Amino acid sequence: MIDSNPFTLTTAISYPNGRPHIGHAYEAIATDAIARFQRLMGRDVFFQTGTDVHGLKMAQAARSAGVTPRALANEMSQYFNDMCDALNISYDRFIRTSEPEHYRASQAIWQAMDQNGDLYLDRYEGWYSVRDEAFYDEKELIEGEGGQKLSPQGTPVEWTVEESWFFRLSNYGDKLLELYEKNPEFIQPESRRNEMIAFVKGGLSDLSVSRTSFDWGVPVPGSDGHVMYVWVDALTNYLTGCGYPDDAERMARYWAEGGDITHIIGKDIVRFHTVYWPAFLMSAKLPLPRRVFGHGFLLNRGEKMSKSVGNVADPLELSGAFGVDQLRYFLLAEVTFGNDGSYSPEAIVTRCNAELANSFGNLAQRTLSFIAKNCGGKLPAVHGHDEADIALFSTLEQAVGTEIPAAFEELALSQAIEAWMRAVFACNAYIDAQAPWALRKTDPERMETVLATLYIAIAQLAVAIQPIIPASATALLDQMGVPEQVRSYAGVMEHWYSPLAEGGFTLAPPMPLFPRLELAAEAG
RNA sequence: CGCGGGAUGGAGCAGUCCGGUAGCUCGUCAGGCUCAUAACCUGAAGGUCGUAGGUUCAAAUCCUACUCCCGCAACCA
Repeated sequence: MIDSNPFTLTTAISYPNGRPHIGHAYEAIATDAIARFQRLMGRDVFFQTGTDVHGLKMAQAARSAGVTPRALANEMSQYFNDMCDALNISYDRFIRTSEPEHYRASQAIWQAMDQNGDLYLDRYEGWYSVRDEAFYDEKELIEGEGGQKLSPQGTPVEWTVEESWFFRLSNYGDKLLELYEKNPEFIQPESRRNEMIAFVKGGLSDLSVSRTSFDWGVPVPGSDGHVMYVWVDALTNYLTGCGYPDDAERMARYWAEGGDITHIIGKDIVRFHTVYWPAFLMSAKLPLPRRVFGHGFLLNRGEKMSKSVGNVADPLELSGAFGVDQLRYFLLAEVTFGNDGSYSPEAIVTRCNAELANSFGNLAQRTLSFIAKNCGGKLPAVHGHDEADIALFSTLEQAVGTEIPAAFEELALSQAIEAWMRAVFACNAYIDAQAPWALRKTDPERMETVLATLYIAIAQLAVAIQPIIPASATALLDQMGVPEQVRSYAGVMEHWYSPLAEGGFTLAPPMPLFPRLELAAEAG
């Protein structure tokens, strides 16, 4: 009964040492659109997001706040969970790496890597920066005032000797290059792929994968005092959600060899996901994801966001001011997925007004209100289509049947929206050319056919854009009485209109879908 | 020689891998329409695609050199 074509999709899990910002929202929204699209294609989607709560910084923050790390992690994670809910993110699971199940999965993959002979105990010594949580080579250090040694980032460092487990990453260089070679889509977009190939070709050192300097993390099995280096446990969250290691049935569905697994991440952590992660998985003899997509960053008016500059946008503030679907639409339409992009209140207002309110919203409004007024809300009958109708249907078929799904499939989200907009324009051109308001007096039957044609086209447009603006699209389809089972890319291209019209559906006078936005006097 | 990204009509971008009439949105101007959220439609103006060379019948697109801009402390996708 359920489609046996699983699709596993994840965002990166967020490190909740601050409130979520627009960048977190962007990743969640983009991934959500992909998840919704795949569901509409009939796929059995498992979509996971969550928080990565371990590590020194969380432990330190908890200490200074006088609470336990676990309590702080829960509190901070909730902000991220709330953000997802507020933005209509259709995650199937919101995971926190503090969950017992996740400890079990992390320890299991550790043991699997150990059994494969890839873990060994050694000493890690070097210049360590607590702030950066990183070791540096002597030659990387810079000299601060008074000859003090500083990290390349200008943070204090101290000579530290620490016992640590190491992962034999150095054994995986060739295997990784082979992986990239055989699976060009494994790292996307291509610019990231080239970077990673260059990085791996430069030679891989073994990776320190445990810490003894703090205890807020997953304990290393059989090695008292060691907790896993945060990336080992963080990356494993994807497996935890797929049932590793105990739920074989779930694993066979969502994390299988040759499975369709996609990680959506920020460009800053591509290395962890395309070098370390597949190496861990190979070592543990587990299947690999199909593709890892590193999206770009959002810039505030072209400037990097930073707390000190104070230009970090709160996603809930933006969605509150402009609307959840408006924010979703703007971000995905404005920014070519994979590139950096800018946002500003002006840009949100301009784009949403032009495309959602004026072009699409008004198209629906003028058509539906015309039917409500002139047909008494009864859906007009079709009296044979003429060439113009056929041409419009063909345009819709091209967009909804081909271009939009193809673009979504390859994660070209802004291209999907562009294709959608072209179809919207075609509908507005059609209604102007056909002028049903003139036909009303001269040829009522033709008017009915024109309105019916538009009704069908608008429903198709609404279905197609569901992944981007789910609430608005659903509201419109509800208003139009389009049956649930028709609301998929395939379904909406079928013949559902006549049955609906003949079934006596009555259209209520419509309300505008997207209010025109104004640049609020920006009270704050 | 630190690394990476970018430079395309007034603004923001796509196109650059796989050379072949320069495309989209916003803005501007001129028409049209009046069903509709002062929305919609049509048309126009506006670019020698950062600079200089090179390859080619042909380059925004390939090669070389150069110029300028942005990011690379933290927060952080």
